[in-house]
Order: sequence, then C-alpha cells, then structure tokens
Amino acid sequence: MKKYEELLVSLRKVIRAIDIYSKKLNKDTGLTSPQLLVLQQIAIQKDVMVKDIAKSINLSSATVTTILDRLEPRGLVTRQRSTIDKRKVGLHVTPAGFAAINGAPTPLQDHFIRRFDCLEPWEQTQLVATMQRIASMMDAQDIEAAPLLELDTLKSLSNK
Amino acid sequence: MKKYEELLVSLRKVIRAIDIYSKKLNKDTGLTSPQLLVLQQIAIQKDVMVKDIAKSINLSSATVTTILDRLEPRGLVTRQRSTIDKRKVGLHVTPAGFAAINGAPTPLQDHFIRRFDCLEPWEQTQLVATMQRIASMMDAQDIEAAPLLELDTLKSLSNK
DNA sequence: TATAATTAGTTAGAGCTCAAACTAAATTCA
DNA sequence: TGAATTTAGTTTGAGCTCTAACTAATTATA
Repeated sequence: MKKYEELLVSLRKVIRAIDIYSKKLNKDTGLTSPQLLVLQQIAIQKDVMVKDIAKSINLSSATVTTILDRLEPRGLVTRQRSTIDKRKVGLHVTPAGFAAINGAPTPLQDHFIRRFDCLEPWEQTQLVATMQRIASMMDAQDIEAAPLLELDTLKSLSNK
Repeated sequence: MKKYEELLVSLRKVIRAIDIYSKKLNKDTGLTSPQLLVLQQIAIQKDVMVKDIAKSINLSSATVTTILDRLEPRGLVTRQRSTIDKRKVGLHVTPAGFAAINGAPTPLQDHFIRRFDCLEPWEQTQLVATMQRIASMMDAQDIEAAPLLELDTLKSLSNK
C-alpha cells in the first residue's frame, strides 16, 4: 500500500469521525456542526454577508445559503437585504440563536479536544502545522507551492 | 483563535479540497472518488461482501449500498446473493468496471500526489503518522489512546 | 425444537456539499 | 448614457453520508 493511500485512509477516518459527531450533536442539541459553525461565525463577525461566512469556514456560498435556510425559519438567525447595496444580505444572530450557541458544545468532538489539550504545546503546534501543510498541498489555488509556471498561465489566460 | 480551531479550519479545507476533486473527477471520468474507491476495493479483494468494502474504506454499509446502486445499473459491478448464506451479497467487477478503473486517475488530487512524491521519505512518513494520530484521537472507539478511565466507564456501564 | 438474539443488507429520511445556471444589482468603460 | 462585465445570493440537480427502522436469514439458547 502506497504511503499516500495510507494518508487517504486516515483522512477518510477523520472525515467520518467528524460527520458522525455532527450527527450526534444534532441529536443532542438540534444543531449540526456546520450549523453551529455558521451561527458562531455570524455572532463573532458582526453584520456580515453570506460570502464572508462562506470564506471564513471554507464552504461555498450555495452551501451557506442552504444552512441559513434551516437556521432562519427556526428563528436563530435573520437575513436582511442591505438597502445601500441590494445584492448584499446582512446576517444577524437572534437572542434564541445566542442561547443555542451558549448551550452547545464545541463543533469538534470533545474527547478529541481533551486529548489534544493533554499534548505538549510543541506537539500541538506540530499537529496543526502538518494539517495546514496537507491542506496547502491539496489546494490547487495554492500559488506558493507552484509559482512561476502558474503565473505565466494566468497571464496568457488574461490576454485571450 | 485556539489551536484546535486552527486544526479544524485546515481540516475543513482538506475535506473541501477532496470533495471538489471528487466532483471534478466525476465530470472528467463519470466516476466520483467514493465510486472509484469502491470499485478498486472490489477488484482487489476478490469475492467480497458489502460489509468488507464498507470496513476497508471506512464507510457505513448503507453508504456502500447507495454507491453500488449507482455502479450496478451502469454495468460496472454485479451483486449476487450467496446461496450458502442468503444474507450475504457477493460483489464482482465486470470487464467494463475494470476498464473504468484503468482509465481513471487516482482518487486523490494528482497535484497533491506530485507534491507528496517530492518530499523526503521521512517527511512522508511523518505526514502519514500525524494524520493517523489525529484519526485515532478522534475515534471514540479508540481505547488505546484513552486507557484506564474509559475502561472503568465501560465496566460500570456493563454492570448496570 | 421453538423462541430469542444477532447478522447482512436495504430503505427511508434528513443534512451537507458542490458546480452550474439563474436573478438582480452595481460597476466599468465606450 | 447605455451596453458589457462583475458581484451577491439563490435555485437546481446530483451525489455522499449518516442513523434508524426494516426484512430476511442464521445462530444461540432455553
């Protein structure tokens, strides 16, 4: 078995663990991890647009829209079209939304966080750094890792 | 921002990158990553059951069933109920299925693999080990990483 | 042997996710 | 100003994924 295949296997395990936890969370609190994340982000970044939320938690706008479609009718969040720029939609957490945030645990398995907290600081840093590295290696947009050629490609595209 | 939150962010990036690649793969070859993975596993492990496939690529049986529901009508795979134990379903890749496997790229982004291959062997090992470690830290079932306390909990549960 | 428990697989129901197509609005530039 | 482009957000369509409930078959046990 190739090394990158082993990597893929453990990656799939992680993805699955996260998904299963999200479903458990939903059963316990009525909110899935993505819903909780969206809610938290709206609460933190006052008066944001859909696009900002999408970017900050790495989802497409379409996905954020569908998540909002579930949060809004439950009265956890409000959508309000901007009057200055009518394309934009301002998002706000309602009091009920804040209550939901406060009542919910973290959007990541708590036993993971407990174990993570037990590690030495340098080990934690190392884990995060490795994860970020894998993320950047997977990102097709990541110019840093594939510089000159891609820039030329961009130029030639913009000329046509 | 807490360290585990940074970890979660890069994890989300990776999950998203994998998903986007799967969709691109589907457009290019007509097979998504999970479909390709299932197909490959059936090809490798001759005469397997649904359950084996589910376990080997970390999916629930229900998910494998739905993936098979897409592969079978396209003639890439056959399902055949065992006559000895009629609960079991034997899976086989058809010639068309093998052709699809041979025509498809890896189920992980090729630019990632290219970058991964450029790393020193020890670096590759380190990446894989870290990923496996995170996977095991997230796994609620993983006794190894949280020994005594959890064992006691199990005991007290089984006594009630 | 007959009932109970387990096992394999499927179905139902719901949420997440994306790309592509679409609507409406704002901006650019000719 | 008016047409072309860009931007924000939504809708559409499709696949993935899970749990829970279900069916059918096998195994265990009383």
